[in-house]
Amino acid sequence: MSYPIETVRHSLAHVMAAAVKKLHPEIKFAGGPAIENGFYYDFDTDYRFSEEDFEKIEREMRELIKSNGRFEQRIVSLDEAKKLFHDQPYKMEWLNEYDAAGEALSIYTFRDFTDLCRGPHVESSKDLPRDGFKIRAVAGAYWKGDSKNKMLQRIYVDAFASKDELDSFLKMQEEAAKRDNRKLGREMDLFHFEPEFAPGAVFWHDKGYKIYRRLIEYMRARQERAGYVEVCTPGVMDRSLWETSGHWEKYGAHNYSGKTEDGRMFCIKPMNCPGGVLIYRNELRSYRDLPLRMAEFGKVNRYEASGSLMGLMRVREFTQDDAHIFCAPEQMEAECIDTLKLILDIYKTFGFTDVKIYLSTRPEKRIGSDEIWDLCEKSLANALTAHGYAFEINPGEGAFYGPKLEFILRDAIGREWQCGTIQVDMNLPERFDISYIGEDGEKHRPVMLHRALFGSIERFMGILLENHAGNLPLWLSPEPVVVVPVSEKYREYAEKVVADLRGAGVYARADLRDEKVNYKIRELSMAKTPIIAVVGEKEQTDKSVTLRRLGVESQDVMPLDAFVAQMVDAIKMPL
RNA sequence: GCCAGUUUAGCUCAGCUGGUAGAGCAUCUGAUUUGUAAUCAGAGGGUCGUUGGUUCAAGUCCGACAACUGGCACCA
Repeated sequence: MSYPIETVRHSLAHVMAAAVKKLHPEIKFAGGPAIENGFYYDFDTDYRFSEEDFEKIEREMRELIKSNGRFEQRIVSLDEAKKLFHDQPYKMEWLNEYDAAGEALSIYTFRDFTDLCRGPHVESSKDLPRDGFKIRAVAGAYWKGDSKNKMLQRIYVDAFASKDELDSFLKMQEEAAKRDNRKLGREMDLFHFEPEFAPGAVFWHDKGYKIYRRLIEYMRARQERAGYVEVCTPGVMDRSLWETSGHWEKYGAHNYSGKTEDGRMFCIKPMNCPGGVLIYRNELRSYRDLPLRMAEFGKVNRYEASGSLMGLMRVREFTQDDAHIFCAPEQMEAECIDTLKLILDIYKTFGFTDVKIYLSTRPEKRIGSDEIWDLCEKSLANALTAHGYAFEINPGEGAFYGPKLEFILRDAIGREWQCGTIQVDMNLPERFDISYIGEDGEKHRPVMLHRALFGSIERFMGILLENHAGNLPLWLSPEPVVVVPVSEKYREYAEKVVADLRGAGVYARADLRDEKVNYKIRELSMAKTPIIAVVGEKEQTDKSVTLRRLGVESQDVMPLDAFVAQMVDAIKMPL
């Protein structure tokens, strides 16, 4: 009998729990669901699991599977359940909750291990693969996901229906690790980090910064076409600004701030919004000005928790492709839809078609009335459904000042990262008391939308690099062409080729080092150079170039003029 | 921030049970003038993350701190 893979994974989680119980009888069990690519189980014990335990646990699991144990379900009364789990505090907490919610208490027994569990499970462990799983890691995880609770030990396991599937998964993960943004950053000479001097901050090298600027240039062009204006606001402002905005209270500890000689408290901006609001507020606005779409490529600094930093994906200093849309309430939904379309269209030009969308709704700690939350959440949901976009609700994950849409992209190994976002803000307009004069001559409060498409240039570039394995499209490539003369006799011609390209606005350079062509080809290929133009006697005489494109073994010969013209076209932004 | 692991040359990594550091690539110098994924030879380069401790002796053992990696929490 074959079962859905989730059932297999979940059953394996019970097998692991049984195995761990055998090895550590005193252990307390929390819970162990199936997840993407496998499962985990959370345990609580003074014993510290480490990699050395993995093999032991796996061996024990195989033994248990071999024994063809059955998974027996029973529905029990609260009293019986309490008796069963009296020495299992985490299970006790669950069963009280289930009972309070009026749920039947279902238990499953496999060998010596009885778990409070809804199932479903396989019938017998003979339905489980003996070699389709492998323990991946042990990690800390808070009980019920709350950092106020005790940290448990979570054992992650990759699990598939067969060894072949597991092996191909592991192989894929291994391949994906080669596309890690940190690795590519080094290999392609794009950026580096200085953990000693600036943990979580990027040092952009020439080539990396070329990509970075290109991304901004592209976004700027798209925004101008979409009716945005662009502003630039100060990076350091008086702390009172953040107190007014309400961010100091909530995020004060994550800000960089300091006192100046005159005793004022300044703060390095952690977000751009108040700056934009001050520009809005600088003059009397009319309903005719709305919607006012105000973009800013703002560099922000946030003191992120040390454990959250991760290559380009999570940094402490980054540039947002931020914008604030000031609009009348009745314009809000249309603005959301336009922004949504813009985001997805731009993602498509970067090759991202599989974009997950979350609608994050009101959190517990929030400001604003429930009526306004209703309205804002509804407009976002309407914008999505009216245009047929699938999305998931992320309950309670909204910002304290309003609900938000999150646009999620995945990195090389499948982790999800929020990139784009659209957020409705009912806080700042109020706090900064901004208004516009309506048709009726009266003051009205505008609605403010925050939106970012890339989110952070840093993170977006990380995702982009990983998804393309460093092989960027020509228009984004920092060095689309490198010219390689076959010997020093052809340096002059190589430099002419470079001059022609640069003259036409195509960045190129010549590799004039005293090395063999083979050597240069290898090195340039590893640095992901898209096009290598080799020139020698023949090319010099014919005024041509011989081209080798990344990942393509065959070469083609082209007149230099035609090549330059082709490149001019190839590096154009896909607007 | 929390849990676990890691930290040796610019990069990738070796260094067994403690006896004062190695390789390949890169760099520099010389030779070579190269036709599509590594030309040959030589040289230089490390207070072994920082800091305490144990020891006659610490890269190696113990502690603290920092950074990084994988998770958890957080993510305006």
